[in-house]
Amino acid sequence: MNQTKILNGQAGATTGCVKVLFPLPLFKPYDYLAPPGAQLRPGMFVIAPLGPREIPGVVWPGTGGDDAPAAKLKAISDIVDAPPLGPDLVDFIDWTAGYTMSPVGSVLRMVMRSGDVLTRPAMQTGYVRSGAKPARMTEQRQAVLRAAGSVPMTAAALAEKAGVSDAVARGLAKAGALRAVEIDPDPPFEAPDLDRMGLDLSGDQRFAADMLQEQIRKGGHVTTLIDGVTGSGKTEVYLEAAAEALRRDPAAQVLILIPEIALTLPFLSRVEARFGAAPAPWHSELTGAQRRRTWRRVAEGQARLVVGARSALFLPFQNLKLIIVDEEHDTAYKQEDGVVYHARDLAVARGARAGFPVVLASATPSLETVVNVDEGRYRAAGLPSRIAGAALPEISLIDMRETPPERGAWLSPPLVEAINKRLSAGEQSLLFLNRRGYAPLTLCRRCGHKMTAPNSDTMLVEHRFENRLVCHHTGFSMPKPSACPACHVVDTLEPCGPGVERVAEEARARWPDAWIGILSSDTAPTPRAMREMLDAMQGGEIDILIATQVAAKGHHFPGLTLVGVVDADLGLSGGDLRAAERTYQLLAQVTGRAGRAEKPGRALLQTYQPKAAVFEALAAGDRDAFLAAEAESRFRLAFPPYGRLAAILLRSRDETALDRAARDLAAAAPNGDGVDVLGPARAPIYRLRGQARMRFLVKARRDVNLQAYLNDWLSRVKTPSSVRRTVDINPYSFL
DNA sequence: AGCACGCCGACT
DNA sequence: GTCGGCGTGCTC
Repeated sequence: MNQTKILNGQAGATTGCVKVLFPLPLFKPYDYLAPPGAQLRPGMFVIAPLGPREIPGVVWPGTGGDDAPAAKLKAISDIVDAPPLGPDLVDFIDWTAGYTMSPVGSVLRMVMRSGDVLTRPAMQTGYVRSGAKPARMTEQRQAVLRAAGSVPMTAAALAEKAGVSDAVARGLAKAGALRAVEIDPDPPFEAPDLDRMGLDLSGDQRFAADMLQEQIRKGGHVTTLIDGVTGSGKTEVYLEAAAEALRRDPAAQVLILIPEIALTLPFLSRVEARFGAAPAPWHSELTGAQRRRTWRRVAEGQARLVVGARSALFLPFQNLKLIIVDEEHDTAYKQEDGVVYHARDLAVARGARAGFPVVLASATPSLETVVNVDEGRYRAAGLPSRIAGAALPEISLIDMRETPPERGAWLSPPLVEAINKRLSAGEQSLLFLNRRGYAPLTLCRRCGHKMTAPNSDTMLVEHRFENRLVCHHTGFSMPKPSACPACHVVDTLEPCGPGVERVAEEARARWPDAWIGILSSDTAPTPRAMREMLDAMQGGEIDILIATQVAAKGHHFPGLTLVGVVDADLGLSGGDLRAAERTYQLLAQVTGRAGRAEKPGRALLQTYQPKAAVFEALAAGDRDAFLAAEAESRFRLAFPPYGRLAAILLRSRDETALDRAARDLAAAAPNGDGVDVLGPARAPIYRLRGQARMRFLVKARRDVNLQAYLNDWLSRVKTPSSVRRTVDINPYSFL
């Protein structure tokens, strides 16, 4: 696989021919002539002419020259001096392209995305103490000399540390007291201290950690689920696994995937506490320089421990030996545009192909993973008890048909009563509603007009803070108009239904003396704003926090003893096969915020369908019963994980062309054994950003090669380029 | 992804 | 009569 044909000096051949893959939406690499004498091996970065341009690409495995006319071959222009991609990454890129049915060049683009990473950045000037004393000494100069040491620092860094201007440092350099040295603008990451003692592990934790470490010592691939309730200390367990992998092989690299950025900052500190060194971070909020640093240092093998969001899976690791997927059930792992993939599934595939272990961690594992454990493909390590003996909260249901809220209100009498009790006891409450803004729907009470985003079938959500109507799907927003745009009558637009802002309005009216906070991605758009609100909650300054799912994860609120779920039914509507599962996971997570240490917690779920299996299971605290019921219903419908599923989405501004393309595609669907093609049907959001959308769902038995079927089918029809086509293997979104 | 080629509206 | 809109197609 990683052999390149170099035909130096052989009869008839001037030089060898190699394949080069470009980070462009191309389905295959192109053939090029290798420069004479060059030892090109797969994975090496090169510059090659493509049409009128010179483009960086990667030498790809395979013998060249078989499918391009020899006369067209151009020569590679340059070899880039950068660490080549490892063979397991090259293999993973090829595999991912095939699995997701994306152009292999698009997958490479995810690896190379950090733009300028291939050009070494210019060196910076750093300063160290020379030992000499300046002729004249001032207070400022003394401060800078105190700040300087043997580790080179830039003038700006010295100035900041010493609290003076950077001119002082330059002056000292001129005077000979500081020596200028070149420093790399991408400082290396500190090596993790593996022997630094972690926290004392409980018996269960020790058992799980031993099991993982044993697997790592044995080598080879196995996927293990760490299945532990909230607060059971999963993180400490898998950090021990990471330590073992790093210890075994001094060049090993470990990747920890986490679902969202909001979580990263406190998480990075936890990792730092264990290893005495901050891990290399990777997420969308990094600046260009931070991004380049992590990418380069990972490529060099210098960054040994990486914590990142899903795209970190495509960093150019040299020697990846373990992947940990925290909160493996989290749907943030699903990438929805460009190359559509699920980072957890790809992590497992990568470990399986490269022969290293993968660890999945969750308090509410996905049904996919649980079935993989049950059927013996994954191993499991359970952590049944919460650390320090805190009990999980008692969950009860409020039947909204029996005790409805007053007109125009959203909180039912039993929930109001429960909050009253917490307020008088000086304890905190969390009201959870997974809906941003003030009201999810605005309609004209005179003509019935619904406010939607332009050229889209999506509702505009009122955000009263900004007095705007916002579309959560397209990003469109407008000031709230005073008159209905359809009938032009003034003051007829009425907000319908509650969002967190509206529940907060009700709470403020009901408890004018209480401290009430709102937390959603709108009220806390930056990680820092989020931190401030969470700190206020943790510090007990807030009596009632009204929050969306951003408050559901990983935070410890010691004074919180009541969680009220305003609309437990919210996630259950709509034709999503994972609706019940997601509802269970989200509500288990958010109710798990209540009750720590010595204070028992309580959770109340407002629902109109208290007999639904999800809610009965939540109330009974019986996760296994829920999973069994869910598994049974998925099995009956042959849905994942008991069958394969793919979605094909067609989009176009031209509805006639779209309809024709959908019909043509439907007509060309081959009869496959064990394959069912459903559709075409209008997508639930039919118009989005001016494009009409039609969808097929393809259901197949588990033993069917779904990608092969789809490739065969799609290659039979020519879809006009005015109609865009995307394939989503194992879709999570059905909009 | 770029960039060129190609076929229909408003201008020096 | 051209300049130029961006739809369509190609890049070894």
